[in-house]
Amino acid sequence: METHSHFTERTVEYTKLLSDFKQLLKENALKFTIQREVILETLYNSDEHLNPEDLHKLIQKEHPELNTGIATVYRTLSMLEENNMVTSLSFGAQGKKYELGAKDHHDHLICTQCGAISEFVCEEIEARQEKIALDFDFKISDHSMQIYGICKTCQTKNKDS
Amino acid sequence: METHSHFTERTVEYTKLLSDFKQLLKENALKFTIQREVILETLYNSDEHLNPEDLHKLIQKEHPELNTGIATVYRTLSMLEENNMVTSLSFGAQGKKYELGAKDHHDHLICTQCGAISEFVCEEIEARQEKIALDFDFKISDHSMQIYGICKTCQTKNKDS
DNA sequence: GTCGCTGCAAAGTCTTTGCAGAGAG
DNA sequence: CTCTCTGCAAAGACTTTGCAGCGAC
Repeated sequence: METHSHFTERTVEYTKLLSDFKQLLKENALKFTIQREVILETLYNSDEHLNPEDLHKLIQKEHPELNTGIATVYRTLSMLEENNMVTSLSFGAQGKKYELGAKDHHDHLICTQCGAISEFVCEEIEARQEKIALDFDFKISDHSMQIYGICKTCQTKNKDS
Repeated sequence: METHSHFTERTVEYTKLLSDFKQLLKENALKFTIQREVILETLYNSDEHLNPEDLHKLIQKEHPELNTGIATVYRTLSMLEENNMVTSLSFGAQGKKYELGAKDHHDHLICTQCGAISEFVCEEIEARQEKIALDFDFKISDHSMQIYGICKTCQTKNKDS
């Protein structure tokens, strides 16, 4: 018999995230529901950048008993994005993808052939951005940077064919 | 009486762009049509980053006699993007916007309050990106960077109110 | 003349919304 | 209990596609 909650293992990091989430809900008079928790958890456990449809499929697969609707996924993602808990990326024809904002800041290398996304951090670029904003008297709240091109794997694949 | 073609003034830069475009069409056995020319010209003359709908409206306004269909705008933008003559950018909820790739590379400062977009160029950041791509064995085709925040004008406005 | 291009409207996608019942606080 | 949240299905927004006639070459 299941003696734990539906989640058996939680890292300290996830526990922190969850408590931030609950705090956020409380502040906005929103309710804590299993669907919302599962969406947060699934985003947390995924290394991928997920679009709403993939996220929904994943949730259906992992928690079929909840029969979570895609509308709830969209609604929750919007709510999380508004509250800066997730960030959306959109590029090319591939539509919008989401990632948890709680992770350290990083930028993205996006393969235009296979859609793979790699992450990188560059302090130098971050610093430069601060300086540019200063020059423009611009008060930064956020930024994103994407480098598009062909990833190593696809380059190899292209050579072979 | 109109003695010129439908366009009365052309910069050397535009003439070059147009001839590149014709070259591209020829190479791909595509036809040079007034609609395609007008789309290219409108993109060239616009300082804004246009989405397909805005671009279509602008064309309807400037060249109503052509009665250009939105489908043609979409088809031409896709064709231009495939051939790297235009680049599409997605800014948050604002959807996909297009700009001519022929212009010098630049990045964007976006005011989340008033929507204003400023452009900047930073050689240092460009150089860093090259280096990062090298580290990842990634073949860059393009990149985009956006800094989000509050512009000078809006900061002042906020203080006043 | 041929064959690609265009406008139109219909069909697809993706996302949002209205509603009635379920469920958190 | 109240009032939000949810799933469903319908509606909306945005983009693509099939087609018949038009037009570049």
